[in-house]
Amino acid sequence: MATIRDVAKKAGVSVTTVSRALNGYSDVNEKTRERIKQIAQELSYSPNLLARSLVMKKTKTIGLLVSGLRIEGSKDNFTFEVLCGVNDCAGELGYELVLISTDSKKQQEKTYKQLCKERKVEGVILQGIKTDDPYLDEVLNSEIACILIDVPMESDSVGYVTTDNIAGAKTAVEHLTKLGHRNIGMVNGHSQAFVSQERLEGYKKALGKNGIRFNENYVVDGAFLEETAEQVTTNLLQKHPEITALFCASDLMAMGAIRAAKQLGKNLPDNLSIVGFDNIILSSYCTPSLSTVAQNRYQLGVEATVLLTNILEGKTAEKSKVLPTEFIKRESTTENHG
Amino acid sequence: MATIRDVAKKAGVSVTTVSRALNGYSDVNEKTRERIKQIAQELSYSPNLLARSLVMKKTKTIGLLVSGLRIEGSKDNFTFEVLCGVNDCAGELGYELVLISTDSKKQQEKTYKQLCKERKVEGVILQGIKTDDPYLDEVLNSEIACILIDVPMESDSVGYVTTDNIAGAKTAVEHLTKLGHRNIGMVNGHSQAFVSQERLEGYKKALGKNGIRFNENYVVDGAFLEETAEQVTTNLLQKHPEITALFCASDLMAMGAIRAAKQLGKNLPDNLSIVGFDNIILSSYCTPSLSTVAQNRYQLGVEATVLLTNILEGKTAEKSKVLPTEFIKRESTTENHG
DNA sequence: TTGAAAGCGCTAACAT
DNA sequence: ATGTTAGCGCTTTCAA
Repeated sequence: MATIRDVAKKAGVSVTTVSRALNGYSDVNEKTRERIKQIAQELSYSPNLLARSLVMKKTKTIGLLVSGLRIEGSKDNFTFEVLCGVNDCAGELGYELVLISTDSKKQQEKTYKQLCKERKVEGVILQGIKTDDPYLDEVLNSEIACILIDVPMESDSVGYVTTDNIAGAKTAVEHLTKLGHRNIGMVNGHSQAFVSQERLEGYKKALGKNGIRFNENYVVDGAFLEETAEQVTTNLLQKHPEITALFCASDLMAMGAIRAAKQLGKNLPDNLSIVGFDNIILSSYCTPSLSTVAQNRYQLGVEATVLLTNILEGKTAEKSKVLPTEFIKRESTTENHG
Repeated sequence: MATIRDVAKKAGVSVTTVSRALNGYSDVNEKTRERIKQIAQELSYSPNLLARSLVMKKTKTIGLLVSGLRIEGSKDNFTFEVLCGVNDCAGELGYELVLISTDSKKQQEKTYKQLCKERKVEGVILQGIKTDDPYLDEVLNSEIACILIDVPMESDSVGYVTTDNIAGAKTAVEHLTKLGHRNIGMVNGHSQAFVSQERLEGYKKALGKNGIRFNENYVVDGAFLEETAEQVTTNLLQKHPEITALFCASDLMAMGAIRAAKQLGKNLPDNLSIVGFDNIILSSYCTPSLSTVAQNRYQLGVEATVLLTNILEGKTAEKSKVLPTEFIKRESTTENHG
């Protein structure tokens, strides 16, 4: 591989001049620049980014730190779609992307700082972290630029992007109240997830606004897992046969709820209306297809990248962004037939 | 950030000694080593991998080069699951992973070599490349270590992993013949894809083995797209109403085929049996659920990483691997009721 | 407009 | 067992 010295030698100039010529500095003769460019091309020279980064102390690299990158993520594609957004946007803004994945095991060995410093990322986008994760404190107390996905916390160097979960949940539940449902259960994720807290709040708000008393027995946690959701839904529906509609905090859990309801001999949607959250691909293919609250995961990745690079480049801009949701009506909801 | 010099100074030794101590060389006093380790910890020193790589000319980094990383990939999750496999395996083997994505636009600007050299990856796993992609020649003629996914080509520095598409397709079609089907159509991908060529071969073999003449009019290309598959399937079934079963080269296309058949008023699976390929998540959720040939995409990523690191570490091992498939019977296939 | 020299943080001969 | 020195490929003062 040709180095800057090879180019310099062949061009009969110093490496300094080559560096300046190739990096577009103005204080270099245009003729020299052209000659150098020509020669660089001939030698198919491309700069060693390692060396450059070492001296400039800039890597133009951001990390996508995923806590729990697992194949199970295929089902909702959250990580993948965020990744696509980050990747596209980073590429456009001239940043490299490195993927850093951790799990609780790895976290024992390496601190958040180490993970980031070692790989020389200038900033990091953090996905999949829970509110009780020890990393979270580290993140907030570190000077490393970071954008959190779905964890609304800020500091000097930390911002976040998330979806308007409260409004989304509220819309979903109000869709059900408009259909005449009064006994509306909720299958939530888990209390360590901010999105769960927010979706619960939206649920409560919608009830309140429609004069329905909140009944804590109507809310169960499905751990964001299909199987768990199936079990807890079965229990919920058995204990409370008066429930005519269900709001699930994720589509995947809604799949579990659908199975549970079918298993109990319920006719969907006539005996039970179900609304999900996410608009994952499955939701339009399952039977009945799922009414849901769509969130734009790709855009989440894009916005995270924009916010992060803003911080990195010292732009004084908002450090957080909340994306809107869109309600999508499909077959799984219908009027309350009592 | 503390450097090796800070540690050396505080420990009252030379940087060389620190380097040796921390990298586990034997020619260093155990007491000194312990003291240095202690101090490194105190200063929360972690080595600058950039500097190390620069001098060692080793980055311990592999690239996953994805041609066409797009959100549409969510539907089959191929890329994501391969990524998970690569990521897990690379982590285990002590390699960093950088994601490199290209598209035809980008390929105009940068050659394959440039892309790899610039990012200083030691080797690369290439996913999503077509047989008519100009990169392919570059790859084969370059000295960069590379594992191709689903493109069976080898050279000194190039190997591949793929699934046994021929056997998989053969099994799928024989499943249909066993059910009494004789007029079996095929919805293939496109001729630039190796997997398509192989799945077609498997289809032909199964027919031949069962004494069924190959009819080229029974084979159409659906471009691996759901919509295209729907269109071509509609045409195929209209022109050849005698067809009682369909083998689709991907589950996604099978989804399109299912829609086409339903649209034509066919009762599934009684009027038409459909087999897919891939075992994507959707295939177990759609109606009717899809009989299909499962391929292990995660394992594809794992094996690719193993093969690549073998090459990088100079191990003399096989440079290719073909993974088996598994046939999965679901609701979309049944006996030929003629 | 150009070049010489220093140095980014690290490893690796080659001493000692 | 430890230190000295050189150098990886690049950018950036400072001088000319």
